[in-house]
Amino acid sequence: MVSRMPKSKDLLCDSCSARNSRLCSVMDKDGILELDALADRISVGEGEYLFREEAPTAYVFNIKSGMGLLERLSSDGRRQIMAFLYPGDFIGLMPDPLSSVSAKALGSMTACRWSMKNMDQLMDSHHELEHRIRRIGSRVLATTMDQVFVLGCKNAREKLAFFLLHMEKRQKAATGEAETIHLPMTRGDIADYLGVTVETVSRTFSRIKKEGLIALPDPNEVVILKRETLEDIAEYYSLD
Amino acid sequence: MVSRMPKSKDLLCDSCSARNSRLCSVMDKDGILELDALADRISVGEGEYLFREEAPTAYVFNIKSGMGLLERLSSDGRRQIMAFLYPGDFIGLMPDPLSSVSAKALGSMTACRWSMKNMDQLMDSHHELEHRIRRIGSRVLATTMDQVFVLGCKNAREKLAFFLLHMEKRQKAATGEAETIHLPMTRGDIADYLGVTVETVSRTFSRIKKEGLIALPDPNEVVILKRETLEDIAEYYSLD
DNA sequence: CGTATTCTTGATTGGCATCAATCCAGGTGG
DNA sequence: CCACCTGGATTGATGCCAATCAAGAATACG
Repeated sequence: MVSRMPKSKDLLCDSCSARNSRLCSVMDKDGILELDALADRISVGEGEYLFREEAPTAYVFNIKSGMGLLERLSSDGRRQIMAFLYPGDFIGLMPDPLSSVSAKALGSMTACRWSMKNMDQLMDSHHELEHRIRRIGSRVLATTMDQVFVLGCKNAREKLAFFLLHMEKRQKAATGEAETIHLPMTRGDIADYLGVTVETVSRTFSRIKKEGLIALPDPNEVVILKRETLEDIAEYYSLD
Repeated sequence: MVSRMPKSKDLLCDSCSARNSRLCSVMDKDGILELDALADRISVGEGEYLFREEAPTAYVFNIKSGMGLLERLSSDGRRQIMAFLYPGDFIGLMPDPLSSVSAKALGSMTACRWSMKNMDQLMDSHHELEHRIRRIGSRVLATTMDQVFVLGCKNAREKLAFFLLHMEKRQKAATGEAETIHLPMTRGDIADYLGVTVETVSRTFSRIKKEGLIALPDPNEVVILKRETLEDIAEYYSLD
């Protein structure tokens, strides 16, 4: 399930594609040396978990490659997906001793892992690290409030429009690609993210495709054709 | 609208009922002296705003007394309430230059206000302050994720059950009172918090009252009669 | 090539929204 | 003091969007 990759004398960080992630980019040469030394490199396969709901919150993670999701399950099987994870995302800092979500890989995924203890010490000696983590938290909160707004106020069509624009922005920020939106998750995942059913997601994709707002070369790839309209529907204003 | 109260040589903090709030309790004598000196005391009346959506995020606030709410409006008049505010709540730290929510008073409300600039400097010289603010943010995020879960997964009855238990816990933490839950907001506010309509809130109150789960001496006061059942419905587990 | 899984589409149902009327408390002015 | 007004809360009647139930189409996989 979880495997550690061997460490070498060289800094693994130097060749890491997440070296410029929100977390790591703040650290200078010396800082990155310490971060690098304390990090475990974790690798999980499709459907496997980085950590699980109810498990002790002993670690924090920075996603190196691949994608994943954060989910919460209810006792009767309902599921809410809190976020989809992109390379560079920093996760795991929670206020309670037990995790309220699981982190699951959508395909093969790698991450750096630090114990809370080590991370606390690092933050003590590198205040710019705590500052950065605070700002990451701020950003995550803002995104989560967007999600609250979408779940509380919007209908299925508006939800999906918002979802597509949101994912496009995230993908662009993480990988630079903006042409077609790649959706490695299932319709069921999208449904559980937006608080609707699989059927509604599928129907709504069909509908906005028929309306000419998107092209759907295959179920997991979306090209936005009428951005303006989509933005109006979603009430989505990217602040570039 | 917004008025400043006169400053005296004495520390206003000493007599402040929020002196033990998450933000202030971390500061020692020296620290509280600086916090005190830099704070503007703000007072707003019922229905007035501490700050508004789209306005520059120039300040942070700590609620001293009274209650309020954080709301986001959509262009066509829909509204989502993000949180209800209790004394001791710290708000305003946002990642974007413009606020994504408004903070509105439910009755007369007072707060301490600091400019972001001052707060940034304070955090620089008092690292325990930034640490504390990071932890507050963590806690707020966890609460917001609970809200996502509720909005995405739960029906009207479950939502209201969750709401009541949540408010009871918040009230107890802020004021100590646990007997009856005081709800200074309208049914419409509750509706916009839970993503349902006024009528549904009203009907659901009536329903769970008829079921004997709560007593409703008047519309703004709730006494929980069958906590177990309510917790089961809400899938709410307080982690005392 | 068969089996499983996901996606899609259709038919029906149901929970909540919508529309509307009434109730009730508090405030105002004659 | 009382008639009137107002805003919030409640309750009833009806309609609609999305959930549910069901089945077929497409795709992946052993």
